Parts: sequence; structure tokens; C-alpha cells
Amino acid sequence: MSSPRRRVIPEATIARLPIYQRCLLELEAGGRTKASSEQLAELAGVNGAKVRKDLSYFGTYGTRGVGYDVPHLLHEIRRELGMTHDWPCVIVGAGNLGTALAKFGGFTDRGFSVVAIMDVDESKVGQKVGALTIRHEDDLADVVAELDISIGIITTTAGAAQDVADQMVEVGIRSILNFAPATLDVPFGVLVRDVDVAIELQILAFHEERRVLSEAEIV
Amino acid sequence: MSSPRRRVIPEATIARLPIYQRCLLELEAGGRTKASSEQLAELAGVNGAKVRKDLSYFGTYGTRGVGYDVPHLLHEIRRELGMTHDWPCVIVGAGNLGTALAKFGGFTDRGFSVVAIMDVDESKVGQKVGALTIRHEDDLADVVAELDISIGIITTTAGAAQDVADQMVEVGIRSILNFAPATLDVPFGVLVRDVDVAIELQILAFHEERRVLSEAEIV
DNA sequence: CCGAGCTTGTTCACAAGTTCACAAAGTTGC
DNA sequence: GCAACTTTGTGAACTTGTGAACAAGCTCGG
Ligand SMILES: NC(=O)c1ccc[n+]([C@@H]2O[C@H](COP(=O)([O-])OP(=O)(O)OC[C@H]3O[C@@H](n4cnc5c(N)ncnc54)[C@H](O)[C@@H]3O)[C@@H](O)[C@H]2O)c1
Ligand SMILES: NC(=O)c1ccc[n+]([C@@H]2O[C@H](COP(=O)([O-])OP(=O)(O)OC[C@H]3O[C@@H](n4cnc5c(N)ncnc54)[C@H](O)[C@@H]3O)[C@@H](O)[C@H]2O)c1
Repeated sequence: MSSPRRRVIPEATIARLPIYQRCLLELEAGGRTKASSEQLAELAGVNGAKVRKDLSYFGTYGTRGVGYDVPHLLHEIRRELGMTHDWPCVIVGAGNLGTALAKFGGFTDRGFSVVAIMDVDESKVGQKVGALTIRHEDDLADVVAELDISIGIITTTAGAAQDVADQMVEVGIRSILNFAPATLDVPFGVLVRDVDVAIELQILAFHEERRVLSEAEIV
Repeated sequence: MSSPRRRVIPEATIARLPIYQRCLLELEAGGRTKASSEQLAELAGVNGAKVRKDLSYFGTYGTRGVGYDVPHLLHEIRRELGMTHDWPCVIVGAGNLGTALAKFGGFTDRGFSVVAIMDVDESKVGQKVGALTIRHEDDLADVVAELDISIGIITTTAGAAQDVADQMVEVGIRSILNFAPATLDVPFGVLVRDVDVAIELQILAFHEERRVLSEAEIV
């Protein structure tokens, strides 16, 4: 089989694909069947050249003089992102945030479903969170095997996060979304993405602080 | 006054400062008073050169042959990040996520406090979320002025996010943390940071998908 | 069929960020 | 006081990402 040039896709491009997907969904909902790179760029908040370059990594899906075919491009992006099938996820840490995420239905449209939620707290095990029943953390291996889970979501306290990550890796999970404010140490081949709201706020505060300083300087 | 060289700080460096802060807090809690760039790097999950370069943008806080003085460095980072005073924040959108964030106490230690939560839904206005009472979105200008708010957090549905952002800008907010899956259009000078959990999951899925493909190829 | 008008795909130069490597500057033991 | 050792701070090479520019390619009207 002739190898279909599998180029290396820049991380920055990968991070933008879901945004393009979202914009294309909006266009599709609005009945649009064609869109130019500039229109897409406008919606995505980037510039046209970037859109064209990003999309060109995956093939030539546009038509010169016309633009991109919305449903077709959407299909291709979905395929690239692995959105053609469903991704079962497990949440570990059935606290404030874990239960909020579990109850949130918004990920289902994008191909993710929370199929299990676990905790160490015996008093929580057995309780219901939406349609799910909280199971004991010790059952992780069973749960992951039973439900064919490949993505783990950590919403425990920071202190427990590394332990939970170790257990996840142990049972074969190689993609982890971590909400705990902790730097996780995982073996090569395991991918961790951190979502840290406090850091985002601190970045805003840094700029806000500098803004105040610069303004004081001008005066 | 001799201008204390205010260099341009790379964005990537700014994003790491909160991580260093967190690591230093851990070291301090453990009673450590000195730490080398390598030790800090280990905790932060980066390499030593990066730590040294990042810190050097702010001044020379280390001692050659010894390392950095933990309390001193912590103080300097706090100052740079504007953590020496409190940042009052307003949450707009008192749904699942908005209330979870409002109730979460974990930001207070880092200098952020949610001082108001608002919604358009009349049935929610007046209800309590922890110690706060949900106020009507129309009062945003008053609330921001009264409580001297500089950071706005958007947790409405995606459709309402742009409207809310416009209102925030209108009343003088220039730092916005957006949880809605929408690209916000704001004037120059206003800083928006997006937290999009679905995108993070999609990035994990992309790599997971590729991993499966590569493995199939090897066989 | 042809030319005018668009829009893509790609190249290239530049900007941003990372890592290396090492002199400078400190400490410690003798 | 000096030699051996440690660790910082930084210039320089390298990698990654961005944006401008433009040739190639498509459509459409006549
Ligand atoms: N709640 C928020 O709005 C919010 C926002 C941003 C970040 N976070 C972070 O998310 C994490 C969870 O926050 P939360 O408010 O849900 O906290 P929480 O205390 O309500 O929940 C933590 C849960 O984790 C469980 N847990 C602890 N150790 C465990 C282990 N080893 N295995 C399995 N479960 C374990 C606890 O029993 C508890 O149910 C924290 O790290 C927090 O910093 C929360
Ligand atoms: N819940 C989660 O776990 C989660 C996770 C990731 C992202 N999100 C995103 O966060 C946002 C909120 O999610 P949610 O689950 O809390 O939704 P939700 O429907 O529970 O809450 C949305 C709230 O916003 C209010 N609202 C709508 N328009 C408004 C306006 N113009 N002004 C003020 N308030 C307005 C609604 O009345 C409602 O109370 C969504 O965009 C969602 O995609 C949620």
C-alpha cells in the first residue's frame, strides 16, 4: 500500500482543530455549505493563512476560487480528531468538580461520554451521580477493562493526584486530563493535559497588575 | 528614580510562574529554605535551564553555588504575579459550573475571591450560592463598581458568551476567563483566556487515535 | 474557449521559545 | 588562602510557530 504521507502535525495545529470543528458546526447549523479560509479564520479568531496552513497538513480539502466545503471539511476534521467513534472516560474524584463534570452533558455531542466515576471515600461509593453510581477507586482496573476506557480524568485533591495517575497508568490508561493543581510524573508514552483554573486567573492577574503599573508610569 | 529595567516577559514564562509558585509553596511547607534550579525543575516538570532563564527575567534572586532562597523567591514571584493583594472576581452564569466554581474555596489561597455571581434567569436571582446571593445580570455595572471587580468569569451557555463579554467590557472589565466554548471578540487591550475542557479531551483523543494507527502500522 | 476575479496551498523570512554549554561567582574543606 | 566543587546567569544555536506574499488552480460570464 502506498503510504499516504503521514506528516508530523504541529501541536499548535492540533489544538486549533477542535476550534475549527466548532466553527464549522456553527456554519453548518446556519445552512452554509461553503466557507473560505478568511471566513473560518474570522470565526475562529485567527488569520486566514494559519487556517490554510493548518488544514493543508491533512490534505487538500479546499477548492481554489471557492473555499472549503463545510460538511466535507467537517467530516475530515472529525476523522483526524478521532471523533468518528465514541471515547469512554472515567472520572476519579467524585467531589464538587468531578460530579459537575459527570453530570454535564455537553461532551457527548463531541464524542466523549463519562461512563464511570470513582472515589476512595466509602461514604460516597454507591451514591448516584446522574445515571452513574460511584464505584470504589480500587475497582479501577475492572472498570477500565469492562468499559474499554482509554481516557482518565483526575478531579481528586492535589495530594492524591499522583497516586491516581500511577494507578491509571498501571491499568493501561495513556491519556489523562488532570484538574488537580499538581505536576504529574508519568512514563514516556502517557499524555497528560492539565486544566488549572487558578493558573489562568494568575496569568490574567499578572497582566492586570502590569497594566496598572504601566498606566501609573505614563502619568 | 533609575528605571528598574522592565524587560518584556515571554508569555510562556508567565504561564510557568504560577507553577513555580506552587512548587515553592510545597518546598516551604516541607521546611526547605533553599532549592536549586534543578530541584525546582524536577518538581515543576521542566528542565533546569528553563527555570533559571525564566527567573532571570525578574532579577538575580539566586546565589551561585547554593541555589535560590525559597521564601525570598516565593515573595518575588508573588509580587510579580500581583499576588500581594486580593483580586475580586465576578462569575456570570449561575449554572452547573458557575455555582461549582463559586463554592470552590481553593482560589482564595491564591489571592482570588469570587465576590459576586449573576444570571439572567429570574428564577435563580435571589437564590444563595454559598455565602453569595445570585444577582441579576443587568446589575453588572453596579456590582463591578461597588466591589471594585477587575476579573470576569463567563460560565453561561456558548450562545450568551459574546453578549456577556460585551457587557463586561462595557463596564470596564479587561480580564476575562471564559469557560463557554465560543471564540470571543473583544477590543484591543482586553485579555481573554479560554478554558475549554472539550478541546483538551479532543487533543487527547487525537493522540490516542494516532497511537492506535501507528501501532497498527508496526504490525 | 478565454480572461477576470477569487481562493487555495506553499514558500520564505521572521518571531518566539527551548536547550546547550560555559564563564562567573559563590561555598566548603583543608 | 586556595583548590575542588557547585550552581547561577546568559549568549548562542536550534526548534517551533506565525504571517506576508504569491503562483497555481478553480469558477463564471460572455
Ligand atoms: N471545584 C472547583 O470548582 C474546582 C475548580 C478548579 C480546580 N479544582 C480542582 O479540582 C480538584 C477537585 O476539586 P473539588 O472541589 O471537586 O474537591 P473535593 O474535595 O470536593 O473532591 C475531591 C474528591 O476526591 C476524592 N479523593 C481524594 N483522594 C482520592 C483518591 N486517592 N482516589 C479517589 N478519589 C479521591 C475525595 O474523596 C473527594 O470526593 C481539586 O484538586 C481542585 O483544586 C476544583
Ligand atoms: N458543567 C460543566 O462541567 C462544564 C464543563 C466544561 C465547560 N462547560 C461550559 O460552561 C458553560 C456553563 O455550563 P453549565 O453546565 O454551568 O451550564 P448551565 O446551563 O447549567 O448554566 C448556564 C447558566 O448561564 C445562564 N445564562 C444564560 N445566558 C445568560 C446571560 N446572557 N447572562 C447571564 N447568565 C446567563 C443560564 O441562566 C444558566 O444559569 C457552558 O458553556 C458549558 O459548555 C461546563
